[in-house]
Amino acid sequence: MTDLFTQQLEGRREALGRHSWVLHGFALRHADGLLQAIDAIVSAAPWRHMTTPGGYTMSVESCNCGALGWVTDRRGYRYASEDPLSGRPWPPMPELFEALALDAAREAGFAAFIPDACLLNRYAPGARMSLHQDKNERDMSQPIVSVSLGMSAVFQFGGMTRDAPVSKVLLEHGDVVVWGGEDRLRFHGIMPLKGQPHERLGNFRVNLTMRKAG
DNA sequence: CAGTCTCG
DNA sequence: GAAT
Repeated sequence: MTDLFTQQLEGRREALGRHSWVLHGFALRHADGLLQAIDAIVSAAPWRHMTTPGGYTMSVESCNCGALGWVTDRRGYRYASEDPLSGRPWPPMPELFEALALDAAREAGFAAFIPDACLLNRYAPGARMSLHQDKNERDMSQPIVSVSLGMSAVFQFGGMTRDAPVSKVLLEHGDVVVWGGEDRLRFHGIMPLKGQPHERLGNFRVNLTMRKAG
């Protein structure tokens, strides 16, 4: 179950940095399969708003699949093997997710990426993700693979400090972003969601972020 | 801590 | 740049 995506790359690749790429349309051919898998995940681990250590409620709704899931509450950020809502393990990582992560990572120059965590974030209009770094993972040599589905959103990709200049790129249904290496800890975020509903997902954008966390 | 907020 |  490999090369499912690579062989069907139709879009264009756009460099965000030396080790960061936007693979436009990379997941488009399998978007319906991804959405079906998401429905199954959410039926077991429903969308929920998480809370930051500062006490704020995040505007996105989140859940996880895979051996580990990223969670936040008053105590801080961490990876957990069980869903705090149910006490049960997160739903397993669908094979389609793994195949996509592996193919996209390879396409971006990262061989043998096997994610053990996938954070799902759902954005309604107005929802956003402030500039942040992904730094709760053990092994920073492993890349991040981020998949966009549904409504378009403006992705911000900055530098190693919060005040570094930020480039913006429109992410559309089926786009995949991969970053790692010297770009692994770059600040990034999503501007408040706006625009037209998506024909398949309506007034939502869903993002999959696949990582090697453990 | 800080994946948020708000002010200038 | 403060905040919890």
